Amino acid sequence: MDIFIHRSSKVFGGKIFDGRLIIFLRPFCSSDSTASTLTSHSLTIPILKDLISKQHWSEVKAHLKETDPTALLCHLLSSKADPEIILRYYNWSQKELKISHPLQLSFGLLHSLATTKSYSKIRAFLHKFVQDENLHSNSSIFHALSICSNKLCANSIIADMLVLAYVRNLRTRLGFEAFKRAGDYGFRLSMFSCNPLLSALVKDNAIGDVEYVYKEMMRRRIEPNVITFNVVINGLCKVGKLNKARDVIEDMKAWGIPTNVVTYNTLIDGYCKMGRVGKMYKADAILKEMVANKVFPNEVTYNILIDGFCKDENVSAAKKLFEELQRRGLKPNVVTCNSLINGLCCAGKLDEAIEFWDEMLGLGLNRNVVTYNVLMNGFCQKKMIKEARDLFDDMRGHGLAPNAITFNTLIDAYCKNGMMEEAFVLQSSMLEKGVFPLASTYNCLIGGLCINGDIKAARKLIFEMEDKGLRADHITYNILIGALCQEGESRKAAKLLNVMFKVGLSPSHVTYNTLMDGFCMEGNLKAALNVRMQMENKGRRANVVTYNVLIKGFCRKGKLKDANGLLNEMLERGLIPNRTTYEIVREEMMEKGFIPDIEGHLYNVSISS
DNA sequence: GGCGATACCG
Repeated sequence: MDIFIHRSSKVFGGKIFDGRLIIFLRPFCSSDSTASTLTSHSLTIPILKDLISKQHWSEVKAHLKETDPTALLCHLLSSKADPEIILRYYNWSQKELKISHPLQLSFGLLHSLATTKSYSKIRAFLHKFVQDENLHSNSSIFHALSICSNKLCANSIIADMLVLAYVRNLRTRLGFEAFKRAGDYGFRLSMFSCNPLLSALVKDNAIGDVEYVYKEMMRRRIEPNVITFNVVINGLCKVGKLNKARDVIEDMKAWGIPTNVVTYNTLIDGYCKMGRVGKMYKADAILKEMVANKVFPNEVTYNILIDGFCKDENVSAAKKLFEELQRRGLKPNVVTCNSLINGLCCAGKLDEAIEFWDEMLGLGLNRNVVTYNVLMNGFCQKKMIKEARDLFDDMRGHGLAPNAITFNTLIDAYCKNGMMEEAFVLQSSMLEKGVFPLASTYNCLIGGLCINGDIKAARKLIFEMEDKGLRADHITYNILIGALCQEGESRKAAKLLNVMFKVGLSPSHVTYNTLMDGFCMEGNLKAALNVRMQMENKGRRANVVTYNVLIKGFCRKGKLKDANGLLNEMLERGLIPNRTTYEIVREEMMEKGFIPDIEGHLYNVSISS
């Protein structure tokens, strides 16, 4: 890189001319001193380089009495000094002289480091650079980068490292913005920045941006690898776009990149977590597909399926898989056991859960915090608070520290069993145990107060949590909305929905369903249907609970034909009626002599559960 | 740089 310094001025800009960067300098205070400074510079530059390389900073400082530190940086850059020496000077002058050099020079330095392939130095530089509170905008950064050099290759490498630095420092939005700018400038990024960017966007649930980056990568011919595709598939699965996820697998084939076990595991998990008809059947189909493609299931595959069957209230299928896993020479791990113990607890089979808890050690597996949490929760579900507390007290002796979820589990149990005092005592003991209470911790307490009908105290607790810097979340609102509905104050509850929008919270299915239930209980079907419309306008499709709530509401009003229509509609939409649906139909329709069209289907539901 | 388990709301 060639840098021309316009004589007798301080830096205020730069320009590429004839492939060389010209830095314009602002005039010094007096033109006389300027002339002498520059003369002395040309004489002292070699001396200064030497002083810098030896880190004789006090002598460097003495020289800088007559010279502007930024002008010296310019000279070092234009004299093609060793990039290491320039970097050393740059860092020292920023730290000791509190100088903030112009962006162009910072990127000039990076370009000079690029010429010697000192990439780790560039990475480290950018890592610190993006942590700056007064970070420059991406628009000025890219402008500076582009005017420093027209070497596309070096610019691309620096831009790539910049994106990565943003992502590593959790500044995902800026990383995404830089990704877009890099495209505008024609800089070619690589999977080394794009994969972490995609991964961070998935974690932020910004799936629209994930799809954008993915499409752009294809358009810009940024070479992807199997991880690129796996991350995108995971993002799409998280928001239920399973068909799109399958399309990505087709893209992989087009790129000639083979799928691997993670690809299939991700997709299987996507199906397991999606509540549609025959989801486990579909998950199983993918398992067969992967084997047909010579990709063999590993422990994680089994863990995903075991958890899926447990959540599908089919623990016996989960247990069979547990046996199969071992038959295939694979070893269950702590996650496998945690899923099974949790599944057994949820199915009310506490005895079997405890049996399994004992067997774990025989398998050579150590329990972790989650193991404790799930069994504690199992005890709590059976109102065995004492046993849950014993487990809690037992943890430390086994070298395990309770986490926020451990506390939440026990606090919630206290709240639900009329032991508010114990709940508050436990909550206030959290900090001294080094665990920060979360919004969810307060949610447990708020729920407890609401059960006692003390909505006033609940609202007061919200102020307390916000004082501690914890924001009420959508669950907090769900609890309050539910409590108001219970008291026959659905109108007031509906107002909270608007409050949620105002504070930037997005109501969930539970929020809408709770409110609909409130209106249904008051016999206000019109208001309930209105809530459903609001919900679907927000892009949330009715789920099984929505239908259950509405069907029950219509039945109670004697509108059995309308209820029957809703039953048909839910099936058409691919939703699985559950045990609650069956109970509603039996109690509210069949006992009154009305046989719904989907009776046979419901019969299957009733015998399987 | 990618996949799996737990609590608070219907």
